[in-house]
Amino acid sequence: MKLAANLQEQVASHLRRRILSGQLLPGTPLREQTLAVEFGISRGPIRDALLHLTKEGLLIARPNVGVRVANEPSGFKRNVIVHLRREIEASAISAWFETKDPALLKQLDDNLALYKEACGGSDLGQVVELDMAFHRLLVEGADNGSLVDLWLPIMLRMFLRYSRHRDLMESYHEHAGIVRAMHARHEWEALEALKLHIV
Amino acid sequence: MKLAANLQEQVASHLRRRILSGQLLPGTPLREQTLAVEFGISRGPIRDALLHLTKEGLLIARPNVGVRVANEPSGFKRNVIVHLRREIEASAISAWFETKDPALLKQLDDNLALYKEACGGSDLGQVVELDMAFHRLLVEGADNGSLVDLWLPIMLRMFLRYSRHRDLMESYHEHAGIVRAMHARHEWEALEALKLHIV
DNA sequence: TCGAGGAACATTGTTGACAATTGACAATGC
DNA sequence: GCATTGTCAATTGTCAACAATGTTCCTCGA
Repeated sequence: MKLAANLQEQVASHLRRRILSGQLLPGTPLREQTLAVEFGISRGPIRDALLHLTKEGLLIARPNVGVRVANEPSGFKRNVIVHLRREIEASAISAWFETKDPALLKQLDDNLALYKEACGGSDLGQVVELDMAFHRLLVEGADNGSLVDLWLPIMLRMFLRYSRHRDLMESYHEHAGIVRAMHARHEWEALEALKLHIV
Repeated sequence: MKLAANLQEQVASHLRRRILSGQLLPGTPLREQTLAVEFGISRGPIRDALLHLTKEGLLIARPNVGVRVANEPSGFKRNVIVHLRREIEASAISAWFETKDPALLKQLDDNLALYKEACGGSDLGQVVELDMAFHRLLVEGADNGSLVDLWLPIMLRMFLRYSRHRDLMESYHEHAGIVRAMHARHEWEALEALKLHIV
């Protein structure tokens, strides 16, 4: 996985995974002191991590009261999010077709293999992780990865309802379809597959 | 202005204004200890504020090294940002045309008056503040303001180059054009004016 | 001259203690 | 009975000291 040097990142990664995999349901409050004991560290890095996740949209904070896991976005908001993700990821794919760097294809192929396996298994956290990694690879490929920080909070908000509304194997085939179109150098087909995949 | 109860927010607001108004140029490093002395408080709230602004895209952080004011987005990234802002704000305006709540028009009119005045003056910080407030009103009007947290970081990244590339009075007239179309209940015209305004 | 090592410094990361705020509930007055 | 006020526990906000890390610059040897 990722080896974060500082505690703040470790805590944030851990909590992020627990939220996205559905282990922490919307509305669940997170107490700084409780988490500090749980992780065996002080409240400082916990605070930083919670602030991090709040800005990513996974938590909502009320001053002097605390944070809790954010609710799924409303239908209206989710619809906007879908369009934003499409815009970002489509731009990234179009940018890739300018260079057609084979390194990215290699990474996507590797991810696909792992993803297929994970979708068959039972570790939902792993599935989420790989799904996210797939799209992250796409976004990172464009313009030196400058879009990632823009894309991540949008992506995360959408994944708040990941666990409960997904046919995993179908999702895998959609990923595979995108990569196939990229291999075949069919830009329009790749963009169309992406658009149909993000809903 | 806004009266934040906690120091963290006060510091964040203050620094945000200084960055957006161009007093703090891209690349400028911000030291926790220096700011703590400057504000007369300890490093704790400063840390929180810097983390805040980092997640908003105004600062970039390197672990164990510190933060500095972010650079303007690349041409490629800026183009994506433009499309994202259009998507969000257009959605918000379309949502308003479902209800046509006159309260929003009143607020926009008030903002326009202040904005016109500020564009004539010399306080660039004030101009930025009011320009941002205008668009924030639009976004807040839709779906109980659920889009604001999505919109803000996108907006802020775009405003990193605000000070150096704007004809203020023209900007005012564009705002006025949008509001005029809303008063006249011409949705298409409002959306078109918005699209032309966000570039 | 140039690069490797390393000491000194500046800066961020972490910690535990204390202060301020909140929300719930009991006591009070009408 | 009902609103108001006081009190208390839980929680976040703030602080100052200490630890760990990164940077700078100097020395030393080839």
